[in-house]
Amino acid sequence: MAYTIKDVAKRAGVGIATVSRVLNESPNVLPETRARVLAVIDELGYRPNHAARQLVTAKTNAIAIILPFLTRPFFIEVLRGIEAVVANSEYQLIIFNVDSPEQRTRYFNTLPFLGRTDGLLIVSLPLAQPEIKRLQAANLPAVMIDTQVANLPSVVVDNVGGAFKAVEHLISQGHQRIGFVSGQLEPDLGFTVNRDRRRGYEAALTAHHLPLQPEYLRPGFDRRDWGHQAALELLALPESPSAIFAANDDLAFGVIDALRERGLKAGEDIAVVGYDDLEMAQLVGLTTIHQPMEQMGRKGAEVLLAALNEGTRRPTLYTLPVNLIERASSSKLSQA
Amino acid sequence: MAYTIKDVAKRAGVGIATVSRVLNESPNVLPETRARVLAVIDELGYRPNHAARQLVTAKTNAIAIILPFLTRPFFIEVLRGIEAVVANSEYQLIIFNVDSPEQRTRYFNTLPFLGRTDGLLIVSLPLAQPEIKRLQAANLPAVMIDTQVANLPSVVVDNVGGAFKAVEHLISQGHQRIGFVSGQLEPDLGFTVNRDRRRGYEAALTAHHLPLQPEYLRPGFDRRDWGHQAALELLALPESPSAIFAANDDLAFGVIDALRERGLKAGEDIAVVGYDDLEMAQLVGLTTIHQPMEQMGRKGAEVLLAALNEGTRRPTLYTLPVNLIERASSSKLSQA
DNA sequence: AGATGCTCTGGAAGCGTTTCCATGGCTCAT
DNA sequence: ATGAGCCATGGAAACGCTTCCAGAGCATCT
Repeated sequence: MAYTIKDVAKRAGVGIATVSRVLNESPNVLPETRARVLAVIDELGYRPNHAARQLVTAKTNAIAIILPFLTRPFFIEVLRGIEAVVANSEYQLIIFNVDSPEQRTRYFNTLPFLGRTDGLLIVSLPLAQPEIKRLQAANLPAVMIDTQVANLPSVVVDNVGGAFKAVEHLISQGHQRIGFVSGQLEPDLGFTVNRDRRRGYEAALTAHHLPLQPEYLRPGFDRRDWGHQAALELLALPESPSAIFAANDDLAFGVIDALRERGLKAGEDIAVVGYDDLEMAQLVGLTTIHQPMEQMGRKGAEVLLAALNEGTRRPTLYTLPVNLIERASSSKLSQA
Repeated sequence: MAYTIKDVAKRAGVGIATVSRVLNESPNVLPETRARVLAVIDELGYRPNHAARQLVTAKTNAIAIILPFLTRPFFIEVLRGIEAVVANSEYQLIIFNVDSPEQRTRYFNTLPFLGRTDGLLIVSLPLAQPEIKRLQAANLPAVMIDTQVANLPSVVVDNVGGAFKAVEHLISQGHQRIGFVSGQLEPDLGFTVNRDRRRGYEAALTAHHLPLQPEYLRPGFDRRDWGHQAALELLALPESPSAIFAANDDLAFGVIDALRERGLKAGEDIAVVGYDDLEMAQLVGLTTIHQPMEQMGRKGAEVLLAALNEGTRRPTLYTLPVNLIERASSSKLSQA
């Protein structure tokens, strides 16, 4: 059996309350008493029992991260950012994976983390209002990462600004006719990426006094083959665009495929810019928008820790900037 | 304040011991009593307090996973496998990241997870004997994944067998002169992959009565540029190999680069087989050995859970099979 | 000198469970 | 009928800690 606070107290010739005070860095302990107690603690290799501490303080010293585990590197990067921050705190990190929508519903109905964590970090999962209510009723601070939810602090990425940068880059390369390929603008799950990125696209055109051409807009599906299809449609237009901005890299890959089919090369005949900066983007030489994934994790964790320590729990929205990675697919055209 | 077992007892008109018995599915409770208690639990939305339970049972119901967080998808896949198994148990998963060797040392010296977990899952980190001793002294069951450690159950992948498969595949394609490019055979950290894979390479040659040519062996470094360099050396031999087996995909990419430089194409002029099945391997069309990463996680978690539940703690070695993914880089040669 | 207030300390209560032990009612064999 | 044995149940102890409360020692002020 491991040593308890009583063993330490007896051996140090003090009361258990004093040992506890030393452990909790209470100021009212005589320096020599403190030293003696610390010496005994060290000598015995005593470690306070966690459960007992939790029981009386009603603090778990743990925070949970709930995320969908898609194959995407995105989540690992976010997770890494979170871990880096949490590792330097007194908290430990409990991980919950939510893969299916049913699982998600079950999780937020039963709240299995209740009483096991002091706070929640929810990644990429949009929450419905009743679910938020339940969290707040349980008095469980939560921070959203990569989704925005009213009433809760959220860390998101500037999708509008990113798209703006992408399109502005194309304009600076001399392009005037720029197509936009994206997924659904109003998808079931309430994700707003496609809409936001289109907003950025439009803002950039407007800022540079270029017309918005409805026939250049190709909302469809979040799948590579739609990128392919949409690109073919754009190419078939009487006045086809000289550049294409795809709302994500996967769509962009579809676009590049389609170009190749038509004997065109991205970056030489038509400029292409994507969004996400997947690993493959570098291989293919795709100009794209890189998201600060790790930083999102860090920021989210920091906000949660602040809320836990200082009790600050204002539902602030943190929007992180993104940056353009310039590669071959958007090099300057000879005949822009 | 949340309800306690006393509230439930009072409201159900029973003693707290009976409520506890219902909670813990003790057989000695009258069905109608049980039903009454359950009804009250449901009505109040009562949840047992974790800390109190832990305190008296001395069980944390948590297991920790300790892993280096390299950028490799490998760890995510392993993590996913672990999570899948643990999610279906009563345990929760605590995650500890160990990036640097110093961090590693610190972790295994201070054992910060002590008293916070019932068991440990250690991924890819070779442990020194004193560290193992300390774990066992703390009576903390541990399972190693992707490293083998004496005295502890270990889940590893069959590196010898995988290399055997890779080389046998090349032989079946008609190759007789097969080069082997690898990293250090005796690296500082004690990893044995390179040595094991070379063993498989030799075994396959011997099994098919092919000679072991010392000049075909190119141990060096675990870096892509070494693959490049080694391939050039092999090509410069008077009787250069018609196929190259690289001990990992990254080395194989270096090999392919070198071939291209010499105007040769992998799969047409020289066959190349890698090991790992990185995402890029598919893109490049590299024949390679795929490791069951998620399954390693699953198996490791299962072994640990079994040890926790049944007390079985024999230091068994579990070796998972690997399989060959055939792609263009090893298609049959016209003039083998 | 006595009252006052501060600092340091120890005892004990209490956190919410599980589990040991005792009790009372029953059944069953004698 | 009566004692033995079993089953369902409740009370109380115990888990190891934090913290309230009270007390002892001492300096300071009136």
